[in-house]
Amino acid sequence: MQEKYQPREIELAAQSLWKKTGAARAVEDADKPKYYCLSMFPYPSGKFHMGHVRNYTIGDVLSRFYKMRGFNVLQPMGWDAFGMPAENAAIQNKTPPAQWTYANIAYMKEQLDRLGFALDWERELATCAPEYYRWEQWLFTRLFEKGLVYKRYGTVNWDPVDQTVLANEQVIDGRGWRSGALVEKREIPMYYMKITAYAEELLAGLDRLPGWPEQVKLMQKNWIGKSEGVRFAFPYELDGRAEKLWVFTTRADTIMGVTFVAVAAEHPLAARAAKDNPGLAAFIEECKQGGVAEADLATMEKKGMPTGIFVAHPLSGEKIEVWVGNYVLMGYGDGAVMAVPAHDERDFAFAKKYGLPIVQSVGARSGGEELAFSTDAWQEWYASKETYCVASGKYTGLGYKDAVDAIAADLAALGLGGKKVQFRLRDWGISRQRYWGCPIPIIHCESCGDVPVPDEQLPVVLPEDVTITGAGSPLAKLPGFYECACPKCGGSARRETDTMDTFVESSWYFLRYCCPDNDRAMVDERVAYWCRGGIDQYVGGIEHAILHLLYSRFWTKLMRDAGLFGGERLDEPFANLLTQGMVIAPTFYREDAEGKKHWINPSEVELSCDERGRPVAARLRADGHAVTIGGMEKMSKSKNNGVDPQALIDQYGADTARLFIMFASPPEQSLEWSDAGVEGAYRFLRRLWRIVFEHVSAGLVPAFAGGGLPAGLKAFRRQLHQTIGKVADDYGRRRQFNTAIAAVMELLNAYARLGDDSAPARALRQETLEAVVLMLYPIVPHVCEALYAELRPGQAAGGQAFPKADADALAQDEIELVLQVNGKLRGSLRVPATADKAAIEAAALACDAAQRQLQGRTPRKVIVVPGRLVNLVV
RNA sequence: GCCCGGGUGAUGAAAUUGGUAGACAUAGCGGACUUAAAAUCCGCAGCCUUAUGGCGUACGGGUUCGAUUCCCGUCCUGGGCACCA
Repeated sequence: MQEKYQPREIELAAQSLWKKTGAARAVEDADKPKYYCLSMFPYPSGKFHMGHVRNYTIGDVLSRFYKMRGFNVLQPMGWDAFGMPAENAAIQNKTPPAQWTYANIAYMKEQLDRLGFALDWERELATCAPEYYRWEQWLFTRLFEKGLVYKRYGTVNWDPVDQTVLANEQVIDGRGWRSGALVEKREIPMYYMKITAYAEELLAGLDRLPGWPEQVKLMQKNWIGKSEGVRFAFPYELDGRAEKLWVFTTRADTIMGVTFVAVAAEHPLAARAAKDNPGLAAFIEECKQGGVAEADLATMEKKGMPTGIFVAHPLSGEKIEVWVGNYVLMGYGDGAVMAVPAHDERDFAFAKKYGLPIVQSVGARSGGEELAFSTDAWQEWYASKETYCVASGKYTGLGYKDAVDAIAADLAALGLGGKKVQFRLRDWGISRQRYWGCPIPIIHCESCGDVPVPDEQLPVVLPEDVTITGAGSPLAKLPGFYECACPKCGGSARRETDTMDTFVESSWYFLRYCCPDNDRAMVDERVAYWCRGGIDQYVGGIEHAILHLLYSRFWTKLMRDAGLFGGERLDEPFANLLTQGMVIAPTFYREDAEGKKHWINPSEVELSCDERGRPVAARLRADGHAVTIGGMEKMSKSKNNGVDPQALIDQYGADTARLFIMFASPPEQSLEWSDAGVEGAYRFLRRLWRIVFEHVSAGLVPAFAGGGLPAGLKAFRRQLHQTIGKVADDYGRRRQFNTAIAAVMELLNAYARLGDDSAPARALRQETLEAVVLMLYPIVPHVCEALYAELRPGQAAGGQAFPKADADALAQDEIELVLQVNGKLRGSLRVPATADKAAIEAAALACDAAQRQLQGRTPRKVIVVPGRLVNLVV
């Protein structure tokens, strides 16, 4: 055996061994329980960062652990290959997006292999390959025919200078990131997927996902946002016609307090009113300024303008003025809201600002007390719904529920509405006016309308040799792409040039891993094998808690309802979900003359910190001049704050990188990146190597297999088996790898103190080292593969069963309890392990520490927690 | 603005169901080995105080025999907000 730990050598050797034996290949086997371990596939941005290393190491640890537990493990990997960065790179480097993407994939695949992940590369897929996206085009056409895909107008960010649609990320402080022009909202036709048709099931399904974090389920629940309320109309007359203005409210009990109605700037009523009101038209125009991101809309100043149109209160008949409000969202409900300044904070502020009427309170809380607006107590009371109506005509005196029932019934009788369940969830707009995405398989024909591309013409292949300029949609400039014949009438037609949202590709890739080679169907019976009961473990960043995970749940249901899973009932794709905390790092930037930010990687920056270690100034190493510190954020390409693991791997090896990132913190916690401590991880592996080397050099012996031991060795062996139990529990149940590593470190510290060379001690050392190497194998597989081959020549670590704790070794005669007086630590006592509560209490009262503390007093109460402590209350 | 998290020594963290706060590491200090350095090994280490003891898990309050853990409020901080992925 080599005396020195040589990570590079042993890692390459282990990797080529695994490659040769096909250790990571997954083959369907009905006789074995399966374990499908899925990690979120990366966008091939060019390089990995520490967040990826963390994500994929967690997945690899679980995959290897379950394999040792006897499961048939599938751990696949692929590439979320469509997306905006490829187009940006194309503009910058004058390289076609496809070429850039494939080059990145090739490099990143090598990086993954260098980290030693047990991935089944035979199942690799890239979403930009026609063999992949043809199937989502195929399903799209089915959904279109079923009405689950439909076309309507939607709002986008429009850059008037570049004449192009911008993503929210490309709008910075209301301006286009490239042109610097003020961004406007623009209505364009888009295709939508009817996710709202599944809102109820997506919500109810959350309760059947015990393997998901509560936090994620709660976020999805709030996102879907089911609310029960009343949808009703304000009747009015316009241009000689009777019309209705519809609104939705969860507070119909306050309907008698309505003093105005607010509509969105895009509302038809606003447009009608603006026709003969230039001031209003200008205001609506002003509302078009700025982007569509909700965070911006929700934080901007609330503004409004009257339309001059009046509607009738549906119950009182009172005249109510309609206002246009910039805070009313056209995409939610009917794009109009009733306003009750007496009871809604936002309505109150709006009414104050514009001098609108505010009626007296129409509600009071149980007990009769009416409260002033805008106090904390008032807000709490309003939210509680434990209220009854006052000054509300015939509804006065009714509680919240009775009032809503009565009002809804009266509205229904008038034909002006009734109860309605409303969801916050909106249909999913999937059209993108971009090039590097999956073409939407629709043909527009003047006589036949929108015609789905027939199966035999699929896939609609995205041309790969194009020039990207950043202005307009490249496909719309390629007649060779869009000129086509109508599949129905054969007349000349125009192919859709929008592509799909890249979330579509990532909504079903995990199913395609089961059968990536099938060129006749989207999925096949292998899905039933690998996905039965759901994918056993999904690992990925918490930032995907809502969108990706909700869309994937939705698509799985769409595929189920298209009958694609045969007899298999697959309602939910992911049985167990581990949401990894973000690895965050500081961001640095410089602004150019036009105010555009240029992000600088942390590795190029020299930091000066205050005495608390917080950064106070930063300089660019290249020129020594200051850069601006932009705060901590998740590692990303757009903020250029990713830390490339390559330097770490080159210097210390993959095992050290894996050990370090797993030891740094529990997986669900977010982690501020720092490489302080990498040295310690490397030191531990060197120490492990040396300990095994010393043992092996003294000669191998059979592992201890039971029998009598002297007290010291017996205590050590108990620690060994406690550690085995703990590590298995940390991997399998708690998914907390840092404490598993700490427990093994403690065990090795105790091992080093053994100082006993008797025959039983040597057998115990053999038993310990074999167990330690197998316990660490999932985290640091290369070094453990090498060490195990020394401890058990001819055996491969990965093929072994995970060690089992020996119950006999765990048995204890005596245990130590803590003695507390009034909840404060005052001493300890030893009692037989079998002692009952009464015996423990007697022993506690009799012990020296208790006698000293009590000084003759009798405790008022004695609390005994078996196995833990005794608390004397005096 | 709205939804969901987090805050414990100089640092990363541990405390698994309300039961010994700071395990295991990093950085630091001291010692051993060495001509020396590196490597390695051993020891010290929350704060205050004097042995006793007191204080201490962002801050303020509450529940409990007992709170890092549960409840209320405040501050700071991370993620998401539908076209970053």
